[in-house]
Amino acid sequence: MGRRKVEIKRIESKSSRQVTFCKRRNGLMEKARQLSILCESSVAVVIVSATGKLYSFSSGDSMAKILSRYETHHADDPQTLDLEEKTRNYLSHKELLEIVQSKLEEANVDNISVDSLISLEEQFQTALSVTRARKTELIMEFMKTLQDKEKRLREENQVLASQLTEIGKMDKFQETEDERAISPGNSSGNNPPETLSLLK
Amino acid sequence: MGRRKVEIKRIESKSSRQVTFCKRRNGLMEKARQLSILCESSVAVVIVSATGKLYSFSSGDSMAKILSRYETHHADDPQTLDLEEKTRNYLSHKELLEIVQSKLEEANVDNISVDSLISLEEQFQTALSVTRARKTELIMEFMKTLQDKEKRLREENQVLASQLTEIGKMDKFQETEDERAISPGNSSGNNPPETLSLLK
DNA sequence: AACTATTTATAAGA
DNA sequence: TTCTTATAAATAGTT
Repeated sequence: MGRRKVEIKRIESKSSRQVTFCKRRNGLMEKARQLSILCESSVAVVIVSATGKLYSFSSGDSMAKILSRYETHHADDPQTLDLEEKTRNYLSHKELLEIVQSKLEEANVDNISVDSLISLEEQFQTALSVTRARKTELIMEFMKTLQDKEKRLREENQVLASQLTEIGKMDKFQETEDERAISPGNSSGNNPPETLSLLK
Repeated sequence: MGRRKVEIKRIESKSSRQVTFCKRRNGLMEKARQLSILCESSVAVVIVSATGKLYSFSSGDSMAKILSRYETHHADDPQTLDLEEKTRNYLSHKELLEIVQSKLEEANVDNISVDSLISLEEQFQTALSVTRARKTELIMEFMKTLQDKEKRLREENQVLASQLTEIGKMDKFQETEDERAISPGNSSGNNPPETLSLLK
């Protein structure tokens, strides 16, 4: 809808890409507003420009409400998993995401058969299951590592504590006057150090 | 852009509101797709119909990535609030289970309509999502606890080790002949005990 | 779900 | 950027 028809593909000229971005961004948000009002629905739009600038619009309900609604429906692990971990996965799965994206675009074509959609649904279901299983596996592995570490640290602590206790007994036996100078810390005589609360 | 101009206000007729919703919803998503491609940006659209049905579209990056980007920028309290809201739902677990049970029995009746099954499916989907989110939440909480414990044990170990080192120095200074008898363990002279590998 | 008269969005030019 | 305008695209009402 302009002086001439444009193909839907990346606009090469940087300046006209910028201009078009601004115009169409406003257009999209106006359309979102109209849809929301005409059909009493809630609409959220989030746009990230090529340079990373963020634009958003919501109508009907608040942005937060709409997005939380989205995330509740699609909730896997909404926010909790390490953001870093997520990012790492995205990088290594970039190819996978591209495949999924193309599948989704395929699925948006109108005259696709129900049979292919069923097959597509099954494929996604499988992919989802595999991903979820792998996620659980990794989490359990990590927890095991943490618990092992904890065990080793406790044992190590045990050894250190008993060594200190031995020394305490010795000191008592020798009755040296300067025994208080041994440790500037909170170790007192032959009592176990107070820092060992976790060993109980 | 139709036979005549329409004011932007709620369409009264239910049926034409429904038709317009469908047409404009598709229009909006197509516009979003075009903007994304033409200007190499990322666009996310989430629409909630008056009846609560959810429609979403994303292009460029994944929906999750775009939304997480949005939430990072709006770090105020993006998801913290509705998490509490969700938690309130967890309390009535017993009731929920009873409802699920009765729903399942209901679903086994043969001549149930497709519409009710769709609704039932959505309800289960929501229940599943909420449950999964809660699971993840608890796991992450537990991991955090483990990591805190690990940190405290390390610190404790650090203190014990330094105490032993102090004693080691003392022994050397005093030059007592029975210094080897102080500790039956593997502590040797003023070197830190070998069990402290985890501290490195 | 199509059709088509109109309105609306916008590409290019100023 | 902003405005103008010719034209493409979206869609309201109709069938």
